[in-house]
Amino acid sequence: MEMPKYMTLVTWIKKKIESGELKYGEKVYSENELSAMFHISRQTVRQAINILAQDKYLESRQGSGTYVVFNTTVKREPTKTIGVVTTYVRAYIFPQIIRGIEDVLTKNGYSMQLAFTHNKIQNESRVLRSMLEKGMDGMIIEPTQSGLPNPNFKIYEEIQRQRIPVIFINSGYPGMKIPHVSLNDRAAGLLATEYLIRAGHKRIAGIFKSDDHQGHLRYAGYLDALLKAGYEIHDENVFWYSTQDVPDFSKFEQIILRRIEGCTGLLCYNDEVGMRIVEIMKRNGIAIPEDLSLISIDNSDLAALCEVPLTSVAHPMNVLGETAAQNLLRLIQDHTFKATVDFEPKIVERKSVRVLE
Amino acid sequence: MEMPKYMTLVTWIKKKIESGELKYGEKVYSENELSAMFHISRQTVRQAINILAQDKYLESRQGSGTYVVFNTTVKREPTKTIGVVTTYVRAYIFPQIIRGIEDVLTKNGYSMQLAFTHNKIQNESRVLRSMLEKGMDGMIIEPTQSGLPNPNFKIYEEIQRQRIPVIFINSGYPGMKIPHVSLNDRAAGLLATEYLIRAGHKRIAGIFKSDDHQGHLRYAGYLDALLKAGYEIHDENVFWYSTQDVPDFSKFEQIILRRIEGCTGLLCYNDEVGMRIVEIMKRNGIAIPEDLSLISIDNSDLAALCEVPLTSVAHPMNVLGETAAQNLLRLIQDHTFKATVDFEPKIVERKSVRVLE
DNA sequence: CCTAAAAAAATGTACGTACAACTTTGCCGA
DNA sequence: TCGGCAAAGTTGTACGTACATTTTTTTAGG
Repeated sequence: MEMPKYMTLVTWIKKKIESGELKYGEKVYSENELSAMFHISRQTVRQAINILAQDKYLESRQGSGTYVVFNTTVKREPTKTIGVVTTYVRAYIFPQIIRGIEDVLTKNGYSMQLAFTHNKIQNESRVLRSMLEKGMDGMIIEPTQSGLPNPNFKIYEEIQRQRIPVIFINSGYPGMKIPHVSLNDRAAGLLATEYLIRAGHKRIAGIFKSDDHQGHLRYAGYLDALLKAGYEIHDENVFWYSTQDVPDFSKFEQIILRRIEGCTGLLCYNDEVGMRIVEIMKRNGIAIPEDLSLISIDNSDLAALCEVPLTSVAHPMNVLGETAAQNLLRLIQDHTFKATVDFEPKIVERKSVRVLE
Repeated sequence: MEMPKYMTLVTWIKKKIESGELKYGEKVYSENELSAMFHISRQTVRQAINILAQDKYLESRQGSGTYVVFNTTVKREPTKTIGVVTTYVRAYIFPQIIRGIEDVLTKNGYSMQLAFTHNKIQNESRVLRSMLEKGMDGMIIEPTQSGLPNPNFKIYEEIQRQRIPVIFINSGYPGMKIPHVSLNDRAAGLLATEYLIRAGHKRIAGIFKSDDHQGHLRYAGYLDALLKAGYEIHDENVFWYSTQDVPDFSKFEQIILRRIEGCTGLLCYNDEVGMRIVEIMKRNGIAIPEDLSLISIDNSDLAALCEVPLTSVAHPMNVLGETAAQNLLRLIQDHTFKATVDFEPKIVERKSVRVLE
């Protein structure tokens, strides 16, 4: 038999629900009705309903009937607009990511609504609410303070309730079941640290950002590498900073110098930090890469333009943007599409790492 | 009918599996055998097996048979020993927590194997491995660096695979399905901040720990309170530190002073930080509570002994320890027991908060 | 018009049969 | 000894019936 009878009934009902013909809470035909309609026995109908109940499409109530529990969308008018929320816009790797997104969207007849949060949750709240109000066909979001519990959880719940397709870029909130398109940050941290290890470095410090999940992952990769190489982990060689520390970064100069004491290698969370470190080291007479080998992540313009060109792990940037946009458009067509992508990292070698003899 | 026939079969098989009589991968009786054994029809047997398949106890393979897929334990000899792992032992609130645990364990004929990690993941790795080797009947663990991805994930997986009952105290790793007994840290942050708000403070700064999940939750509660009161959130008034910053805390003096500029209230992650802040403020001629109202969390000895006695949110301490131990012992008896407890916070008023007119 | 009982309707449990699809086992012949 | 094949065993699909339990609707009585 090609397809079992109960299976044809399963797909028939599923389609009715997903197309919106049967809405949330509505009663579906009774078992006897379906049995008559499809000329199959009631037992077979029950088998089909059982499967749909397992998949959370239906729910039976004895004596009453069988009801749809699948939360279908209220059909909105397509706006052909995609909301794009990032932390920053004009600097660092963001212009290229956004350009990648825009290319794909315009090519497909969508327009883009761009907003940024400066990594502040109150801005994220405002921006998301406004986009919900305007009605987007889909959203590409770089999470704000993804390393901390998100107080905008309710807004995200509302977005999911309304079944607006969303893709996170660069990161994601652990716990939320939203697909992401990112650099594999853990692998990036691992790769960068292993690069230093292969260059003969034994004591390697790290500087990471604590309020972004990316920071946690890159740190995890850093640990993975140290453990894999059989090295001890020295917490005293790790420095954590947060978004609000960035304007004060120079104030941490003494602390950072203390943290890297005795280290020949240093992994920086990103190129921006890497560049700051280069400045700090210069001021303090520590030569890079002669005295300290430095590797960073993202491979932004900064890495190339830095006084000491930085060896850095490549971020896919525009490719990431394009992929996110493409996958979002597919997700709009097909809600079941698995949109998550992790880009594997690659090292771009420049002049900030010295090979130890 | 009291209990349906298929249900008696479900419980019968479940028991056989959970007791270890039927092990992972083993074939269970065929549908016809069960039908004969229990004098019920094959359809009814199938109904029971279906339920167990849904619950991931069994898996049927057509033409072959039905197999156990529930990962059962190899029965170990009870050691009557409970492993207790905390970050610190002799200081702060830890002696009281541990005393609470010990009281309950000894009263029930268990001995305690105590170890501490200093909040370093490599110590946690060593300690957990050693305990796994020795064989514990159960474990009470305060997670190490719970605010960061845990590189000891594999060890925790192994513990769960061996079905050793575990309860986390004070926190937990988000994502792991392990029960915890904790202060409701989010509520604690909320309560403390609301206390300052009720005292008339409008601009409230916060100092939190970034590598502990507790820090994230207390911060989330702090945000909850500000949002609830309709206040703006000012990231520049939040300071994050990590475990390795503690010895250097005085180095952050200038940065912290900058962060609390313009604030009349300050929420401190714990009493230890609170006390440090009191010292710093004294050195800089800022009077507490006249110029700055300070509230902290944990209500340890430090809060009472501090130069300026600190208003603080009470941590259950020995009650928490007792509860964790009691629930662990119940969990050893009954693997399905829901052991998670969140203690609701209470304010202990002292002299560090001033009511604004 | 309201209430309470009765009837109807819906799902839940349980039995039975038959055959299909697939896997394992064991036998037989090369 | 091994491959192939048939037989036996096991789960999957499908039908039918009967009655239980629960909810909803209808009806009858006041």
